[in-house]
Amino acid sequence: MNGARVVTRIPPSPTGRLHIGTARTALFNYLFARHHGGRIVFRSEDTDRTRSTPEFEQEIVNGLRWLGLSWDSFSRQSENSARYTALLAQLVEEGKAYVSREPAKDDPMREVEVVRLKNAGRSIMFRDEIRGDITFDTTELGDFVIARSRTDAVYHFAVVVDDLDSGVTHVIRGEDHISNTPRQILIQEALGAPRPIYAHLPLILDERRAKMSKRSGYAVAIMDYRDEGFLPEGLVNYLVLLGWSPGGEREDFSLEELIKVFSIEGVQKSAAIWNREKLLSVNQRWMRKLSDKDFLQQLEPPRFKASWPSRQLELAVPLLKERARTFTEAKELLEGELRCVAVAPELKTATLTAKEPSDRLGITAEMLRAVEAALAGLTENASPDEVKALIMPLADAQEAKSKGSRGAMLWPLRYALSGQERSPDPFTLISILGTQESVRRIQTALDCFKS
RNA sequence: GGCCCUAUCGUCUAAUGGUUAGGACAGCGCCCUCUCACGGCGUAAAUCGGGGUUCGACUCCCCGUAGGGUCACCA
Repeated sequence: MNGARVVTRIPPSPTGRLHIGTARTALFNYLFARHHGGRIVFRSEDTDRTRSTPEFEQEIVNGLRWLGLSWDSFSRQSENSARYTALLAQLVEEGKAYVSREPAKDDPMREVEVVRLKNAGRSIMFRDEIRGDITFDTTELGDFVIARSRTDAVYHFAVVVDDLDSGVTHVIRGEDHISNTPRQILIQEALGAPRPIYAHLPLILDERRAKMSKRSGYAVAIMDYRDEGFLPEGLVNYLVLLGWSPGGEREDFSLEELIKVFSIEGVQKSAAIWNREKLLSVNQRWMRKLSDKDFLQQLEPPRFKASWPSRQLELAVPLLKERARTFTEAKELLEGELRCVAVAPELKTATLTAKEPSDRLGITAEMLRAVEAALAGLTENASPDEVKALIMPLADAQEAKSKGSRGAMLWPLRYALSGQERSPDPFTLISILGTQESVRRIQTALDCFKS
């Protein structure tokens, strides 16, 4: 970048929760600056005193940090008003702006003093790094307001002053700011400030192609995704792919890797539509990269400790990695489909003999006894493969003998162990439950035939 | 409506004048298999329309059309 040091900014307004779009814009600013060894300034744009709150500011900071982002300086516009006031006065003195007495916008009976910038109405052209040259006719802007009073700067003015003071070189922001740019350039020129390089990011739309908002039906607050059990790595990875492409076919990137490969060249021009399914899929890939230990930690173990023997919870992790796309889904699995690992099931005889409805020749019980006998020779902590090596031959023998299928044996076995029509396979189940518990459950199933 | 931006499979995107237009998610089919899930293989699916420029357009230009953004003393 011409050898000059890059300075980008993350300027959220603390008037709401941390929005997906805000996070993505922050991410792009972060990646661009870090890629170029530059600085990032975080600026809380809290000039709207009535809507801004410390709580929102805190959530935004926490959320961005949770995603893994960082910055090199922090400031609040509310603490910089003396600077705006001074520059406002300077512009008025230089004749570039003037104080105007006029009826208040919200109450026409009251008269107020606002500061307006003198605007010659020239045509303004600026270069956008993503879209190329953009031209605006500024006459329709008129002498626009830059301060609500001599001391109360409006957003556009504060932004230009802060960008100037912190030496911002690159303004990377949402496409919705394109039309704000000419007015900010006009202020820059009045102030004699250098013009930063602009890059306007495409917007994120919902499936109705409208700007993402709460009414889109999707969560738009980053923290809601965290609470739902998404990984920051997954969110970052999905967010960066929405509107940016590395060029090749690789899709999974960590934050560190993104810093290396990120380039403004890869940023898309057109808006992207939010796709939760894809997010889920990307997130699952990151969940699978976790070690079993880390995975377990994300599950808030305290909640499961009581009903889940820790050994079995640990052994269930691979099953969770296979099925869950978020940690909320993982918990649902533990309470539903995988609950049988921790709690012995209640069995229905009809389901037990589902593959042999009339229990032809009374073989179901016979087969279960055969498995029970075989299990006696197995060590307590056998692996799924060992269990399979032991039992599969029995199932095959049964298949040949009764001209049924292996299911004739495997179905009742799996059901005896799980009590569910859908569950992990019986070998894995026996491996996790242990030989003793497995035998107990088989005996319980056998009892069904006594009555 | 004015102004501005945008336009490749349903979605995210690759291909920056020459490719059988590639990948991922979702879909569908097959395989694996007692079920579920995973996995493997395969399949369907796109260059918005019309004009140019060019030997040759997804790619460059113009016009339409469509979508989006923005028109505050909110940021």
